[in-house]
Amino acid sequence: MKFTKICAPDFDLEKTLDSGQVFHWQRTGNGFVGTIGDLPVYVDQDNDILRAKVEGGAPATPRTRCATKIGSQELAPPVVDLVAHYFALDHPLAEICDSFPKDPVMNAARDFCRGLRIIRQLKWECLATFICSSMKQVAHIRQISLALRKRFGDQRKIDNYLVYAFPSAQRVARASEKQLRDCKLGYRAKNLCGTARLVSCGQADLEAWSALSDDELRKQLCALPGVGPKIANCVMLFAYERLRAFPIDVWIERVLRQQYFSRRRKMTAQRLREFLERYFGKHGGYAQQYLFHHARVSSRNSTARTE
DNA sequence: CTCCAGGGATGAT
DNA sequence: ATCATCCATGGA
Repeated sequence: MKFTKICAPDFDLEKTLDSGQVFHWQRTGNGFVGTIGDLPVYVDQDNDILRAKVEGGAPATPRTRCATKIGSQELAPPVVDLVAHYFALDHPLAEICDSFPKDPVMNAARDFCRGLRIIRQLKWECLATFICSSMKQVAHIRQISLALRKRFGDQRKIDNYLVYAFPSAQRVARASEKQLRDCKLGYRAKNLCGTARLVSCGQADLEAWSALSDDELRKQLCALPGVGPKIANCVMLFAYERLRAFPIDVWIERVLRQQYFSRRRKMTAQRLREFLERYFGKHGGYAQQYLFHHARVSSRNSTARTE
């Protein structure tokens, strides 16, 4: 199979896939292998050109199998549309970055993260993965994601690599708590199973929630077991394209308190949220992701490590 | 060995 | 409304 070439200016594939927003892409020499929905994908980058291969995703595929969930059409979309949509190549990145506040901390993060995009993840996959993320390092979230995929997901092949689709809510709901704990979920197993049941029975209609306002969507997400404000904001940002949503984790809180409030003794969570909303504005989620990635990689480099 | 990680649920002030 | 504690697991 030959590559599909996609023009992708102002995009950094490696930064995007290694910034802690998505956890299942695996490096292979020059590029990455993973899945978009149920489809196995290889992708690499040469300057402004993205080269992609999608097994079973060619437009000429007869209409029997591998219909993707993107847009819920029966026919698989052309590779270029699938990949460009997933990586959000249509986001006006220059405009987004220009909307960030102009302070030294944000300037450094914006410069460091050039080309990093907030991708469009599938809703259930994103929600389930972030339920597994609480009090876990990125490396371990990757392990959990892979374990769940290998244990319950459909196996696919791309070149000579094996990749695994993320299991459906129905499949996870059928799993026992012990099976989930075997995937190293710990106390998160019960939350994942509980949410999977609500999604699979239709009581939580993730697709229909796209029509809700930010506040209503956050409220619905927070009603799910294992989902609080932080994970709800992650899902809103990474799967519902709510670019204003600003997840506050230990990294971001550290950055904010040290860089923006080093003077102030008392900064309640309530006042912090008000500040974020006003200061970072309508693309606050992008700003947050840039601050997060910059802080994390800086820390990684300062603790001199050899791979 | 200890410390900590893209937190949330619960119960006590 | 804010705060303390517990929840499993593995990388550093």
